Amino acid sequence: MELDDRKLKILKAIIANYMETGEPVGSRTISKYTDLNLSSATIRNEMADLEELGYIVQPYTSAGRIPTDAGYRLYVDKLMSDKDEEFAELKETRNELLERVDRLEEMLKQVARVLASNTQYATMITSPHYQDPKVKFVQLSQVDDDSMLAVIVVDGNVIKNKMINVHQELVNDEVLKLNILINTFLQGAALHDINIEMIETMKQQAGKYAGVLEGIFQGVIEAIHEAEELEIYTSGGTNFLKYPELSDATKATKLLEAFEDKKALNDLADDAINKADENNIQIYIGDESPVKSDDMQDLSVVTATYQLKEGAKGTIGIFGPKRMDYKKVVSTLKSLTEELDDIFSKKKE
Amino acid sequence: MELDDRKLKILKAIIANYMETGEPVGSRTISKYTDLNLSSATIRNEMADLEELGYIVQPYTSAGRIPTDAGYRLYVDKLMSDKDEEFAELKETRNELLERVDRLEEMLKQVARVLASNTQYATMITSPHYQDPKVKFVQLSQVDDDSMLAVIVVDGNVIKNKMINVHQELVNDEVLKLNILINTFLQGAALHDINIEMIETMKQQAGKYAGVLEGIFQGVIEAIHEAEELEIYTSGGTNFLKYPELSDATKATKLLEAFEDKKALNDLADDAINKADENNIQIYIGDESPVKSDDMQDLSVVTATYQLKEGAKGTIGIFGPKRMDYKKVVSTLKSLTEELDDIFSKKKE
DNA sequence: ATTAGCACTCAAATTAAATGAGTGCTAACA
DNA sequence: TGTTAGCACTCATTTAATTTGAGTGCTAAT
Repeated sequence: MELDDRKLKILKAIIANYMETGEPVGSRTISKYTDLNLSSATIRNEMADLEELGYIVQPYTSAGRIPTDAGYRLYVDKLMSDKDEEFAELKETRNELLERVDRLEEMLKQVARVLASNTQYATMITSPHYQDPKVKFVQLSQVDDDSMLAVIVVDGNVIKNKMINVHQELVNDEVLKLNILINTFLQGAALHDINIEMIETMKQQAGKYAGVLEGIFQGVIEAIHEAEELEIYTSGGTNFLKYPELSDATKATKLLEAFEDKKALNDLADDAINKADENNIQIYIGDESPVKSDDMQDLSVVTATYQLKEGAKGTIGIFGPKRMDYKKVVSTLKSLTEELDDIFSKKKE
Repeated sequence: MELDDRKLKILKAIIANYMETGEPVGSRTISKYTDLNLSSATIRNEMADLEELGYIVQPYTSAGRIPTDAGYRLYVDKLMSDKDEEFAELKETRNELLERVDRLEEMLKQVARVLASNTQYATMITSPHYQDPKVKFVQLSQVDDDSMLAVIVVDGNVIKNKMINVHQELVNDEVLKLNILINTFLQGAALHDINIEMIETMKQQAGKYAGVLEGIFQGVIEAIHEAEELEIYTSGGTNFLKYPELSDATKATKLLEAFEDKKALNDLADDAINKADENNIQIYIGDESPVKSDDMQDLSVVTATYQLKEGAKGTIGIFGPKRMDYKKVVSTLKSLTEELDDIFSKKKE
């Protein structure tokens, strides 16, 4: 059997309608919904074909049809003309975004929030992460009598502050010397460069201040890990409850808990970065998700990858019911990542 | 009518039972539940009295009884002998807590998480906040050709990193001078000390580097605000869904959304700090909450105030159904705040 | 190839009946 | 006088029966 143009049109209409209502859609509805004036009977015949082809199913005998995962997939791959407007909305997003973006963390949280409230789906965003980041420099200073502050700056301007308790007071001159020592060794160092040998050499040269170095190493290692690891921010989990097919108590609880499971989200983000297409967009429908849990069964996830100038990448994800408005989500994500790329490159100039 | 000892015992039994089951409790149940061997008929008589006194109600004619807010209040104030064990659990908590507490933020998040998973209620914790914090010192350093890093340390060791774009490169010596200038003026300054006059004087003395100062002022002001404002971390919102009386779709959505409303939580934290009793514990039952929203109607909130050595205070809150296990919650909170006070004072030594 | 018509199906909504936990009251008892 | 057994009554909840209506597949006519 052929999947001709008319069948495609009908399938598209079914999916579109189901997205709106969340209810199985019947032949009568479609016969009115489309522009190809056909009677419900004809539609019924076509629907029977589409069902045979595996794009739609009846949840029970003599109910309307709902799309299968394959149906959604076809929709996403072929039917979703992304040549649509939706750009007014984007401008809005942009302004909301730029309002007060001083810290990366705040900004990412805000992105997640804005995105969730715009789309009415659950959203996540990861911080950008770097491969094998290097120490840019370390700055040691005396805070008060018994504590020093080590500021460690790592690739991508990840900054780690580390308070260190010292039991002897250092005079200015000594702090200066220590600073020079530290930077001589550590500037440009990656994690694998920091070995016992290096540590020993430094300790020797630091003499009686060797103790201070301990704290610094600790801080450096933590800073590098932080730059490598990715923070994950989520927002709008409650939106799950807005979709009847997800909102019965047990299902909702599981979804919300899964959505708080940073580990799983992390896996998803990793997978998304690897698989993303040339548009940096990746769509998982139900089972397709790399997170193999029953909870994901009922969800679709659309991810986008954004990029800092220096090559560090992060992931944005939108979690919704399978009948989510893919077109809108994809276009929103596309413009958002463009925004972000823009902002990040501006920041550096 | 008198609220004699027997009535109290019965009331206590009713509340305890209702806490377990969440179902209205009848006379028969109580006649078995208590040690004062009475028949259900007698209990019924007593219950009628308790109802007249306003401590319990029937949700509908000829159902069992459930406690009123007044009933819970009495329970909390009088009946809740806190001379109970529950200390094994605490030790556990402690260990989980200490596992990896490098950054305050991480630690607070962890506290919220552990607490939520231990109690099965929703939890929040605020960062400690300071009154009128002062700048401890500022450290300026060159990161690369066109950016500088200002590290601003404020009372309570709140550290703010501020990247500043500079369009002229500074040599080491100049950075040093600038550092001295900045610290001369800003060390020990509170927000109200930073006025136009001061800024102007500094700018004059900085000469062609006046531009750099802009960024520093901005950073200083932000840092002070951050030290003053309180971050709020929440966890376990999904626990609401575990209690049937809270878990119908609309109610749950509202609760979860309210629980994400940082503004409201902030108000609550403020109120809690002011009202807390000598034990630093404060209990809000339903309407008593300072957050006047319908959603709070069905909740009770127990808060505890913890304290950093230097006088900065933070709030921990536990949100649950009115039938929450007050005894357990209060004792958990008490030991937790002790833990925290302990940890914080250790940190400083 | 399309469509009107009709008998048929079945989830969901509605109504009805059965169940049972719990009550208040009365009268008997220690 | 306080306590209790017994009984009629209430009403949310459960279960069963029914009605409703959207939607289907098939057939025969256009």
